[in-house]
Amino acid sequence: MLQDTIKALSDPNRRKILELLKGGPMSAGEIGRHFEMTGATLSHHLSILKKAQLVSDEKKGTYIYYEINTSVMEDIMSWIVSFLEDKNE
Amino acid sequence: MLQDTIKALSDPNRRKILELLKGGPMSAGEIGRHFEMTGATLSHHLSILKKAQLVSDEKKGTYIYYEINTSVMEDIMSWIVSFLEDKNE
DNA sequence: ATAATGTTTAGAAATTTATCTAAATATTTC
DNA sequence: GAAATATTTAGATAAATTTCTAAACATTAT
Repeated sequence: MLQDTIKALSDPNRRKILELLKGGPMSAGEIGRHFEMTGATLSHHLSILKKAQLVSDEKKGTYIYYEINTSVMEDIMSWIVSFLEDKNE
Repeated sequence: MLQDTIKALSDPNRRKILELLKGGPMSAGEIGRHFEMTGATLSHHLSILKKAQLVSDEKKGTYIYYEINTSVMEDIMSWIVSFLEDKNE
């Protein structure tokens, strides 16, 4: 849902997570090293990103790797484009 | 600032306001007729949209007309495009 | 100048969100 | 299977946001 996506993107820490993941998949722990917050808080942010389908996760042994999923961003793009196009139609 | 823009867009009522304004400028009162919320609450939302430069306002006599300003949305576009492009570079 | 209408501001209450600590779960290694 | 490591869940607190009522401000018309 668009609401979930935009809500997920509205937090600076979550956007920073996505920026990190642009470089490729990372485990929760690796991501955590770039932040001050506790693992529990990070996990919470990751779950929001996951619910918004902005990231996917894959378990590999002890680690869980997170990967960015840009396809959902295209929905926001479309929504924004509709403003740039439709205005005053 | 990107943060202001995304934050402003993260509320469904504010997005609905922008959808309304796509059709052309409207006064605060006209906008309010499309919502349940009080005028005070609407005014609050409008001020957030204004701070984010997503709308501009123009006083005409007793009324204040609000107009959508799509140029800021292009900043979000660029931000999103940077994900679609840079990934795994 | 007073009344009527449109909008905003101030301050408080209600809701949501971010964050923490502590405990729980899962996997690997010894 | 116990210890060590990685991550999540539960429950609590703190901070931010949405919303309201009441009052204030501004403009027009009487």
